[in-house]
Amino acid sequence: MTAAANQSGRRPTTSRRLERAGIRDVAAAAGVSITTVSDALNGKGRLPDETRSRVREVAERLGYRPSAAARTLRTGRSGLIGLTVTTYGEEPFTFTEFAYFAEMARAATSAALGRGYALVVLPASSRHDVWGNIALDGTVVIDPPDQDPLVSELYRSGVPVVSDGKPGNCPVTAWVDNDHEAAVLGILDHLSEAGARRIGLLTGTSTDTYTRLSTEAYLGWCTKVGQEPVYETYPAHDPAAGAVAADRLLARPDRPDAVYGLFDPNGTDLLAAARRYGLRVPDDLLLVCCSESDVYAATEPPITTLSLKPRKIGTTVVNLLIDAIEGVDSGTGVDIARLFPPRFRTAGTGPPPGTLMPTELIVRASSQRRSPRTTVSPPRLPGEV
Amino acid sequence: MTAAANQSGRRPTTSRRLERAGIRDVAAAAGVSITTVSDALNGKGRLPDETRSRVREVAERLGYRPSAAARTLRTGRSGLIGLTVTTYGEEPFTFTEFAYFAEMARAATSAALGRGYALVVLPASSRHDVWGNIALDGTVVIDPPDQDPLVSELYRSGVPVVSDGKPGNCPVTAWVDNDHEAAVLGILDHLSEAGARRIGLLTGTSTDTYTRLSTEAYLGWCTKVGQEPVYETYPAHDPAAGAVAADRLLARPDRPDAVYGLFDPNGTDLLAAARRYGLRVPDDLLLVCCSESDVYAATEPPITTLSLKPRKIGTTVVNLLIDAIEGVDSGTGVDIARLFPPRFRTAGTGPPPGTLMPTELIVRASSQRRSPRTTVSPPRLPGEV
DNA sequence: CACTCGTGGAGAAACGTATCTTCGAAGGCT
DNA sequence: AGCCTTCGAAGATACGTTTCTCCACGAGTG
Repeated sequence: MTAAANQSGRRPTTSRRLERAGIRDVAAAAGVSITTVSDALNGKGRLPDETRSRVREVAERLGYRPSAAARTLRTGRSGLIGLTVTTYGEEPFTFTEFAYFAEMARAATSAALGRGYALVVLPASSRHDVWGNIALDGTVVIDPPDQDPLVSELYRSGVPVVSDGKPGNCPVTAWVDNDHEAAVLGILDHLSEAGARRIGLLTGTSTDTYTRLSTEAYLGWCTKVGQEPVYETYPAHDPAAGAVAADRLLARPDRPDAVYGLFDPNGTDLLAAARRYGLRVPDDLLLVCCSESDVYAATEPPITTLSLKPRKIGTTVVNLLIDAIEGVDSGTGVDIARLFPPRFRTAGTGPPPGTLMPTELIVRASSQRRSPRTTVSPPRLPGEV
Repeated sequence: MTAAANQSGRRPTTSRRLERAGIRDVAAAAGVSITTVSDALNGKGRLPDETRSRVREVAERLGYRPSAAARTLRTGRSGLIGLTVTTYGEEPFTFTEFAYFAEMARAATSAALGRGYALVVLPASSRHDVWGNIALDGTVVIDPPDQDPLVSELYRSGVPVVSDGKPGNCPVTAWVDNDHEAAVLGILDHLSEAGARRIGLLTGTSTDTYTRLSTEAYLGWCTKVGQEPVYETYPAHDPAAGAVAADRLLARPDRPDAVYGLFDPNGTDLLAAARRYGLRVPDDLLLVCCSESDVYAATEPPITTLSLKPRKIGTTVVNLLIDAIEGVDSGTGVDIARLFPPRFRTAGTGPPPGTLMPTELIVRASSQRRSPRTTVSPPRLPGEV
């Protein structure tokens, strides 16, 4: 046993396994105190550059790697951010099946890494109580339902939460969402301008914000314009049900001459259904669907899609979350006000600050009549607006 | 200040913030020791059920949540698994762009969660030194290059590593891969049986295992069968380059009458190129590509694809990793032998245990001549096997 | 009666870091 | 000559668990 080994203090037990060098070992080897090592390596304290570099060199030589666990315990920061999906909850772990989530998650991961954080994907409900076992600095929740117990729990734990999707009644720190109402109205106007007389909607049965807001916007537009609503609903997580619903919609006696589908696969489903009924797109049926997939650029005909810009959303959500994490220690939530420029916030301190991101309508052949036919074929059905 | 507050010991400072209840508080409130609380909550030690339930109840009442950081520090287990991509390294963070990775990552996440672990996605190289800041119990590395410094570093740190893709010369604990050679040979045979006389290959310029093994298998088959190799290479991460390469391949004077494309988008690229040259598929050109996308079921004509079964791979990789984490404490790597059934292991203790997963060829119209022409056109080339 | 033995539980030592406080010494100033 | 300031660095504590060791005690046993 050398003098150096004795000098390192503790370690009464026989040297275990392959001892990973700790900060103590570095201190002993460099002939300085633990404090000095910590300060030298973290760029804190006041030390002459000479000491700093010497300590760094010794640490390097010993292959010293600070213990993330110890640092987390001490500082209360883990550098970890949770990403949660709540929607379509029954499913074991759908998630990246939807292009929107995949894109959003990728952007979020990237943004987090760019700021020194790592992202860990967690299901809203996990049997194995994974949640409590992981030290999270904050969490991104996708489309939390009203009174989400998970969000409440996180709030109680003092973990900042930013949601993708305007929260119904959850104590989130901030939220980001698309302006779904504006998006739907924009599409309906677009279809009207293209000559649609009766616009149908393919929507979902679930109660998430996206489905609800979009459907409400559609219904509101209908009453405003005086059109009888024509829509079919189906459980959005079931692809087979989507095809059936598309079929139902086009089989109705009051068949629409334009359809907007709220979910990704609706485009191909509607196209197939139209074919089955001998309807030409866009001549007999105008089509738009919400999708992030670029396969719709290559369908016959190409289909107009609405992009929710998941990458922008993912990036923004993560940045807001990290701002909250780094800006305010924990608890009070007061300082957050200073973090967000006014344009990001709704008024007062009541509702959490939220920001609406624009969507993008990618216009393709399916929602445009070939020739400006509006002059050739005037409306035939009576009672239309 | 109540007696209970005094009894809790420490806490000399004025009660800070909103004190999260610690194990000490629970012990004080239940009138037992810290040890008893820990044992009761974790189902260890020998305690009468009455004490156990009482402690649990008190903990529940106080809203006690054990600190993940402290637990990690003490036990050396974080419940976190890293998932890394090294391939196509320059790209900022490609990753889920490829269907294979997306599927694999999803399956891996799911498998990890099923066993109580969470998955965190990390880039092989990150500026912000995210790696050292996170306590990882193990890491899945996708297709590590020879002498991967990251893997070496992890090995030195004692972190188990399981790789997707047979490692060239890396100290991994175990690995999983497809039998790429068998897959390629199977496809070449399949195309031969369908009547192909000269089979071309569309491959990549990068040196990852998949590209290398597949190309070697093709070249080996060529010399064995006596066919002159006909192939084009391009940087796999560049979609535009793929289309150009497909075009080059079909523009050659020794144009192949069948092509296998190693990468996902090759199918559509080759189809488009064939159209440009007036080649009918499958009549003039047989087509197969490696892809996890089901869009190839709907192309005109549908294209035969090879699936690498990323979900099976992801699941297997994670399970092997967790077996390694839980089976052996760290370092020695001896006990691992007991963990893996013999069929999973290569002989001896030299090379790390690896397992080859089968691929699946999904045969569609693009690789089958319409009529059973095999009887009509018998093999004409001499020297075939 | 002295003894083992099992039961129920307490004490205290880590785990490895960050940081608050203190302290000596070496100037610079009046 | 005495005092204040700054520099450089050490000491000690806290973060919140888990777990190893040990103790007290009552009951069975020879």
